[in-house]
Amino acid sequence: MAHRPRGDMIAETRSKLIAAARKAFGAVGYAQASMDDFTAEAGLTRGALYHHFGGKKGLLEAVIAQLDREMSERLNEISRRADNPWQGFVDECTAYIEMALEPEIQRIVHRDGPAVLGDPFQWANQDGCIGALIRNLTALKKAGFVRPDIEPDAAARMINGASVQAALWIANSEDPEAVSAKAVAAFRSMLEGLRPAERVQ
Amino acid sequence: MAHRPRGDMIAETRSKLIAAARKAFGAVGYAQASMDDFTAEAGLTRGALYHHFGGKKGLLEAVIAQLDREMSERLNEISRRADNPWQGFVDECTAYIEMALEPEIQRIVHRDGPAVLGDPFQWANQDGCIGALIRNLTALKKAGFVRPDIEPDAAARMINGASVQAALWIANSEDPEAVSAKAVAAFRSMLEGLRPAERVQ
DNA sequence: ACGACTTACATACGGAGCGTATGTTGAGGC
DNA sequence: GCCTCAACATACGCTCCGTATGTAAGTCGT
Repeated sequence: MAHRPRGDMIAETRSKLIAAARKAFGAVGYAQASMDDFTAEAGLTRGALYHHFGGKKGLLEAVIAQLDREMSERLNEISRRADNPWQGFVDECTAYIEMALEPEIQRIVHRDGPAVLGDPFQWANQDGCIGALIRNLTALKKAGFVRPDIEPDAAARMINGASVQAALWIANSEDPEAVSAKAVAAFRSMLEGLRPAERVQ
Repeated sequence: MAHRPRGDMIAETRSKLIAAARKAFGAVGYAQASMDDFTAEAGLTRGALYHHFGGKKGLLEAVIAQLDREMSERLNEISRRADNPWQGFVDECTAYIEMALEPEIQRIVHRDGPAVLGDPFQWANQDGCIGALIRNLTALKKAGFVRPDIEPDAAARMINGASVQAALWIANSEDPEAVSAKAVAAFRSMLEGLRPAERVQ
């Protein structure tokens, strides 16, 4: 094995640990994931983990940050495609629900994350999903697509909570297709509550 | 110590364990609560816990069931006081948010509960808070206070998710009073999305 | 009323997982 | 070419959990 520059080796070690933890956390959950096991799977030991991330919680934060970045990119791509700002926002929220159906995201970001780290709005990267959500709502409000008495950060919280619940529901149902339709319909109805009453389209 | 009937002794043991666990779970969280510690605090050992509840998760279920019953009673009392059905519903939802500010409820019911047991709509007692929420929405829909295309169970999910997020936000803010006002306002706006468009009052 | 059976716990034991303290090896500055 | 420090690995002790086993008290049939 050729010896490459040191920075590269470190980055590789970190990413290997994050990848192994992400897999384990997503598969069996944070509490059930053994540090000895998934570090060994990455060809390392717990020593490396404690050195780079300070502990299990620190690694969880890193895993969530990675997932959050990936989600943000995907959501940006979706809203970029829309022609109408409001429609783009609705599309983005719908996609957010759909992403929360993926086991890794649901379990790590929406279930174990809040349980272990607390309120997502406190620890989530502000240029991640939640920050983008707030910025979108701010822009929509300025453009008149959202009622002027709505606070973007408050609305972002409601939307986040409702989205996660919708995803949980779909994921645990026996008929995901049918439930998904019902959930998204209800979700869109709630979003309508944010719009000005007189707006037509 | 007078020997009382066996059933009474058992009920007392169970309630002592539930009370001790509730205190510990609420104070330090489910994962950090040591079974040895809080059973000892109840004057018992882990043997009793395993006998009656099958394990730590079983005891958590029992604690949540107790909290859920208490919450349901308080909510029923509130909606009973309202004169307008829709207003009663809004009051109930607002009270639900306020209750979620209490550390025991927030931590045990809304944070550790879902993380350990999964989707609340799967395990929560159907004559508890969630069941009552669905029944209320069904009645409101039948009475025309809610748009006919809204599914009560779907709406209940959205409301539950948004409420928990609102409470999380308030609880973690530096200025709970101000944030509470913003959160409740946003929450009510979202509820408005459930109402028929032409309804005036 | 008295023995057999069962229930309601306590005790004992083994194992897994975690955090820290302590090595060890290799890279990079001077 | 040595010295230092970063990047890990190893070793140890502790806490916690689940189960297997023990025991005393209650309950029931006769």
